[in-house]
Amino acid sequence: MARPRTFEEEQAVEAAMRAFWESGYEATSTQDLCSATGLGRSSIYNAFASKRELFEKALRRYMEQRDAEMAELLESPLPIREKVRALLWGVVERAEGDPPGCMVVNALVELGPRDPELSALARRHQRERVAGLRDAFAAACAQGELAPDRDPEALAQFLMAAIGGMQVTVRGGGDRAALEAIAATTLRAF
Amino acid sequence: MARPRTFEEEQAVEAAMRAFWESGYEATSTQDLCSATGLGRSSIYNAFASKRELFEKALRRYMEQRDAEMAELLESPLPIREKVRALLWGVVERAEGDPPGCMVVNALVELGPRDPELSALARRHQRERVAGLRDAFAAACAQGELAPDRDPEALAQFLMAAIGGMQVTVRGGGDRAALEAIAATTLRAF
DNA sequence: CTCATTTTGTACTGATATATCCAAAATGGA
DNA sequence: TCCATTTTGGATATATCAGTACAAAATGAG
Repeated sequence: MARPRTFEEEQAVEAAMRAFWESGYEATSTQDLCSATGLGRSSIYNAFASKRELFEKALRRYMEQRDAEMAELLESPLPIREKVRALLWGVVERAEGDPPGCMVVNALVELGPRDPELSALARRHQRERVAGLRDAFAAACAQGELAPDRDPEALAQFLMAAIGGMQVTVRGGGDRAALEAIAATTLRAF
Repeated sequence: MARPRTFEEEQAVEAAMRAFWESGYEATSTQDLCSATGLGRSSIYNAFASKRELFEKALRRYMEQRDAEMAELLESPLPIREKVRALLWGVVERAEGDPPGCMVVNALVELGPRDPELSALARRHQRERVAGLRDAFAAACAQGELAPDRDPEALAQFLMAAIGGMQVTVRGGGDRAALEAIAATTLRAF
């Protein structure tokens, strides 16, 4: 029928995701994307409409991966405090090979004031994470794992902010001791 | 002796600071800097060696302003908890006219992995802020305003992370209610 | 007034940005 | 085998990037 593709779109998006995650939107050139994916310009522009659309696909992929991780954790039978601990320690002990920081945080910071569409996408993701945490905290309150006077929504927003702050520290090359201290102090709130 | 300048360097750095604060390093073009400062390219390049050096001066100016604000607050006779509250509420009720977020957080996120010198500058500033807070918390422990078993350094790092996370939320256009919830929950740790 | 010196505006340079054009290559179906 | 169709590589288009060259303008000293 037609000439077949020599690459998997998923792999290309994964490679682009890591490039954008590492360097941000502006500082990642289309040439960088060619190098990262191993594809030629034509193949990239044939598969994706533009750099911006590829970034959006990459960001969505990143968010899906993080969502899957968090869903698995929250569905586990661990006590709520252990779930919170696991989230915080996931930032302290980041997977090696991963770029520093969080791509959603990076996108919010870089594109917040100048790309309403992409920043709305990132913001929506953050809100969904807050909602997931809120439900977990509400359940924990009901089961007596958390004091019933705690506000689950506020706790969820607080935890997301603390994790975001830790991701900024990671991005800036902060040392592990500082991250551990932040994680431990945050955990005290639960 | 020679033709005099028609502008104040301080004002130019202030204007450049706000442009970089709003849009970041990469996304602020030299043309943007001309528009923001009201100067021509020659004047800018005559007064500053390069875009990067101007950014550094702008970042230093930003940090000095924030340092002055925090020093004034920490030197005040307020109870420690009120000092913490003021810091948190300064993020919730940001000065109108200011770009969203914190320029130091923005710089750490954008330049962390790819400009070691500038990110070291920003990181050093964060550490100095942590040190100032740590001393204030240590004094508060000694005076009985905080339980003596609290670790002042950890509390300081925790507060900086929480504020950093709030700045990310602000940058992404987060709503005020969320910020208030984060601030209130963070304050509970003190 | 004249000169040395610095600032300023305009035009420009070379590099690089994103994106496209177009023809050759590669496939399955007729 | 030949054709319709899609992918691919290389060249190219167009705009913008940071930074510079240069001469006119503006000053105080002599």
